Amino acid sequence: MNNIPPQQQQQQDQQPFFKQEPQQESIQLSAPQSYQNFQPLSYPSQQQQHQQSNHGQSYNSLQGSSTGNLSSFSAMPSNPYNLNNHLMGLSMQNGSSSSSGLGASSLAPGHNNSGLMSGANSGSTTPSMAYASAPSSPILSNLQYNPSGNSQYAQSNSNLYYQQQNQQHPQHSNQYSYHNQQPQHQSQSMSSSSLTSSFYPTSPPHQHQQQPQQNGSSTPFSSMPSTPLRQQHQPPQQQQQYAPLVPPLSDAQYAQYRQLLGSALSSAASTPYHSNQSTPYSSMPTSPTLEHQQLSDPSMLQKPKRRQVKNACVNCQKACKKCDEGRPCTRCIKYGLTETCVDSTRKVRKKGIKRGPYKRKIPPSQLGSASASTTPVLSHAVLAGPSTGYMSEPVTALNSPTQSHMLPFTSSSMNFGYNANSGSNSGYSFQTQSMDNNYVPPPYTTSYSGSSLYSTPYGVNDPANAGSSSNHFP
DNA sequence: TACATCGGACATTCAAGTGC
DNA sequence: CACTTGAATGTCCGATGTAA
Repeated sequence: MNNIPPQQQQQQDQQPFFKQEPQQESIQLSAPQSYQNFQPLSYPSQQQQHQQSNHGQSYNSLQGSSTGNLSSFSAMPSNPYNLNNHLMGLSMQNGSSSSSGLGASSLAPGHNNSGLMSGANSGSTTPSMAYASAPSSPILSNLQYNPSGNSQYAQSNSNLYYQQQNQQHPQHSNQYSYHNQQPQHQSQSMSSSSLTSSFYPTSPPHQHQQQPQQNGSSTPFSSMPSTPLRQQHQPPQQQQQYAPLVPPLSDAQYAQYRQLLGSALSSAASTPYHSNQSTPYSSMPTSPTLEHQQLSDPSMLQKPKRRQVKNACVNCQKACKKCDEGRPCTRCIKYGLTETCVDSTRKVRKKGIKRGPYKRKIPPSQLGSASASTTPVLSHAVLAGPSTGYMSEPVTALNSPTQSHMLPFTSSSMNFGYNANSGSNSGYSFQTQSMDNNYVPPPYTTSYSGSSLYSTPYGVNDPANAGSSSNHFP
């Protein structure tokens, strides 16, 4: 995955993601020659300005690393001139915009592996992978953290191209900072809610300090970078401080960009995520020939996965607020509930519940013969159409006017890409069988409950009555 | 503006089911 | 018996309401 020595890797895994590296640790990236030749105007001064701010957040110096888990950064296209790169300007924010969004637990002391690879995914074989890949592209050095808290994950298009820099949310600072307990890091408290990164194709990589041990712990996806695409959209200050590495788009180019962007957005809304892309945040095609594929790849627009503690304290549980693994947790400390901050008790799962037959994947060895339709199952898959992957119903059901295969997605879920291993029933779980057709479903009944569609395996209670969120669509 | 409340989206767990 | 599946269960986002 990366080239760091194991010891160094371990160290970085134990470091908080937002650690600010001492400046002497900065190293030069091996940037493309075109970058190396580039001379910035006055980037360092801006960087210094941020480092001196009261709220810290000097993440403008936080660079994409060749070592860390900044998978969202690793997704950066390597070609800054590629128009598609600007899609990364789709500003994605951490799923939590609240003050707890950063996940205090990820910054809490004593939590090794805090953040991405820690905690709840420990028993899983794959989910964390999506966030664990190590970026290697020199272009990553273009990455900067922007402390602006303005961006929302689902920004309107009008906000995609320009994100005002250097804005901060003063009221949220410090509340979840653990920097006091981590003196080895330069103390730059941060507001979790106001943390946003930006991707500046206009800033020269070699002028930025690199984070040699970037720990992708808490929220590398909390912020998909936003891109000041057009020069006229940038604040004057920034125009002075950054020389354009990427030439301003012409009107025609901009129009094309908007068109392509619209295509990407609509694709994201309607296209199931490609199941084979197990690391949606880590692998971004860089070839120009893949431009359209990039644009239509919803993975680039994905909302970051929410992480949660294994066991919230009773106070946070009651308040339905984010907890951390510290006891007392950060929230209880904040509200003076330290004495009552104890782990909540969990129910013991009921046993002996009969479950219906499961959908099974077709082994890869049998995929080759799938087109031959040698089995009824496979021919059903063909009949049901390539978009489902799952066989919707028995053949006898295909003629039914109420069949789910009349709908774009007939089966229980479509996974947007993460959690590829779990068969998760999470809300994003639009599964990806439509791309690999690996699943062979059992016979299904299809029913509607209200506005939701349920595809229920025989022998399984109707999920509409089960109180479960699985197997239904919004 | 801060905080409380809470519906429901999202994440995780783990027993049942499956197949070698 | 390892692996998969998916319902049960838990977490907590974010909208809304209320009080100061």
